[in-house]
Amino acid sequence: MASSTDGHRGKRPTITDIATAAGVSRGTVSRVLNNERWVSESARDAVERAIAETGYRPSSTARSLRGRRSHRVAFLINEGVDRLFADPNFAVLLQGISDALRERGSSIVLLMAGNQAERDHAVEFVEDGAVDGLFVISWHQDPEVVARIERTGIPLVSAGEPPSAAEVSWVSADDKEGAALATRYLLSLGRRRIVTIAGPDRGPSGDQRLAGYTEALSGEVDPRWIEVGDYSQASGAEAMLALLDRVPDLDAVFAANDVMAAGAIEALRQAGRRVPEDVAVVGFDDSTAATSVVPAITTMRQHFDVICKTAVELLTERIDGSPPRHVVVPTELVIRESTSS
Amino acid sequence: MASSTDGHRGKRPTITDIATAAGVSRGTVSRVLNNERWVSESARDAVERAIAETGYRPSSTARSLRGRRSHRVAFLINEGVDRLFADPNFAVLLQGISDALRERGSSIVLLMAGNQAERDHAVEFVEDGAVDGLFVISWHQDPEVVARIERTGIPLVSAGEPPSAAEVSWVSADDKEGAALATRYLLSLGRRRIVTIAGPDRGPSGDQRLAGYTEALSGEVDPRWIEVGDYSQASGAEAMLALLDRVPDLDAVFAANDVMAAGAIEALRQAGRRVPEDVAVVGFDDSTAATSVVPAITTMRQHFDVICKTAVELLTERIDGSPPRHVVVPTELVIRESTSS
DNA sequence: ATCGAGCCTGGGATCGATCCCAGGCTTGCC
DNA sequence: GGCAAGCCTGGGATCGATCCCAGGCTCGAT
Repeated sequence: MASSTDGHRGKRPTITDIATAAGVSRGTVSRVLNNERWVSESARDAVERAIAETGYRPSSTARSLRGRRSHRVAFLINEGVDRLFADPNFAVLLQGISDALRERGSSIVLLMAGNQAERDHAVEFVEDGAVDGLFVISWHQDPEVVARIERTGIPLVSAGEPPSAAEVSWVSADDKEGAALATRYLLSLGRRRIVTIAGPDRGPSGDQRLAGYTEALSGEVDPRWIEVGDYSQASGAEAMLALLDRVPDLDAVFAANDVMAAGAIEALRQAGRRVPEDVAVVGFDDSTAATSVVPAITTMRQHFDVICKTAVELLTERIDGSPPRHVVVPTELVIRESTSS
Repeated sequence: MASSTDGHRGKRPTITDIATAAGVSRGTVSRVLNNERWVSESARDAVERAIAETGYRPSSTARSLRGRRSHRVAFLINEGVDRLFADPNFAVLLQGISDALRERGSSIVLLMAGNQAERDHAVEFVEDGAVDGLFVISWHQDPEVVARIERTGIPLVSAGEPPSAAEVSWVSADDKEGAALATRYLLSLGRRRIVTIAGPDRGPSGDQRLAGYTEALSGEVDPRWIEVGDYSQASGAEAMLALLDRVPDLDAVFAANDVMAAGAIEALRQAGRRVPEDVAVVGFDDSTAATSVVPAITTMRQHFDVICKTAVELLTERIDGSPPRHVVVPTELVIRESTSS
């Protein structure tokens, strides 16, 4: 009855308090808590009643100290939060990984590393053993931080192929094959002058998507058919205008993400080209941007649910001592109005 | 020299290892680590050398257990990550609070509470004593979770006035006075038919901003001058169209946030009204949306740096045992092109 | 009746830090 | 010389859980 005040004033109950209240030893309480064998019905009942009465919960800190596992995992964020949040894929990854981790009983610590002070703090945090492992999103990776973290020996898993040759596990969508599929699909529609709006030069997935596009066109691509964007809608529109200028008779565009595809559609409309009649457009990601535009964008879907589950599996493996490995998840063509009317 | 392999294979050094290496006792090492008095030069030197050689870092877990402080703070997120990230203020708050916390030596745990499974997990996490306190953003508050967390006795600070009469500390911009200032400024420009696009009914800051607007107009506002939006750009545009329809001769708009103001400007342009010549527009927040539009939007700046620092102070106080209190931070008028040419 | 195997329990040791007290050593002052 | 005060150090106790071993008990087989 005094529980509401107890919670505030008095101390939190410990395992010893429960043992006393239930008339058993700490060992027995621990066995009940962890669902181990060799506990009698009566002892289990008494312990469970004591737990219910006191509202006891084991201290996660004490557990971590004894068990050498913090049950915490960090999400390393390598740039200003504002820019990151603008990326629709980030929210999906964060949510998906959080869900998968919850089932495993771990929680997420946000580690910002957008400036030097943050980076130093992040590395110290990891060195202090505050987390069991961490996730990094490849397209924002900062090689310095990653190197410093690797040196601590704490496992790191990358979502997307890491730019460095680091010995880390990673999981990624099959960017190259996805881009090739998208391009081949445009070819199958009879389009022949297929230009592309590529991602920024350095990004690994950007390079892969460009490679897939080139491969599908048998490697013979006029460099004037390629324009580089930065994944933003404005850059997609700009790139489209440049391409229209250089290749007036183009009949299809493959954009390295949906947001740029949306920008391209906007530019095409302003230039008086109809989508899909005059120009077919394919994006990548199947993000919310793909369906919030008219016409809805045909795109390569990344199976983020699989990617997230895999990322968590890979990290769990490494925490348990397995060597790093990587997984490539196939993408899927989703046909919408921007390619077929 | 073997440090790279040591980090991986061998155990992490403990305070006892350092004590042995430096030829002193654990107590002395601890004193050096915590910069306490009564350590001789020579002892300090020896310890520091041993620390540098081994790369020793104290275990944060052991510290937490003994010190009864986790040095961790949670950020409670009461809805789908995707919707939250769309809010430009959220990124600013997260970044600002993270900066302020870093100086205090604490780190941020992300606690998603978008669905029931997440909510349960979040409450258990807090009950386990995994964090010293938490932040919640008022406009996304879920009373159930907040109540359950309050019951644990762990301090909670709200950014924005909480909807419930809960006994929590909070910090907020002065929404009411800010809105009144904005409206009075429009009056000072000679505008007389000033309509408003208000925030959603329930939100506390939305209500306050509407109240300030009404107050500045001496309380006599034709209900047809008020239209409610949901803080999105689309809703701003829609609301503007409705207002134009009902009040064709309006000459100014006060929108409860910048994003809706941007939507309003878009709608005004399409309706053939010039901004600011025909209609002056004022927003709220001074978010990135205010300057990424043409014309740039006159707005009420929220001093997020102050708000964030205050939020961290309030939480620190409560963790140290002080009673809850609240702070209201004044806003500032920022004049841009949407009201003066 | 004796023995062994399986069931159940208690409690000491442990994880890695901090707290704190006792005690040795200097120094200064009467 | 004696004594108090201040400086420095060591190490036992502690935080709250888990691990693990010893030991008691029950039951069935010989």
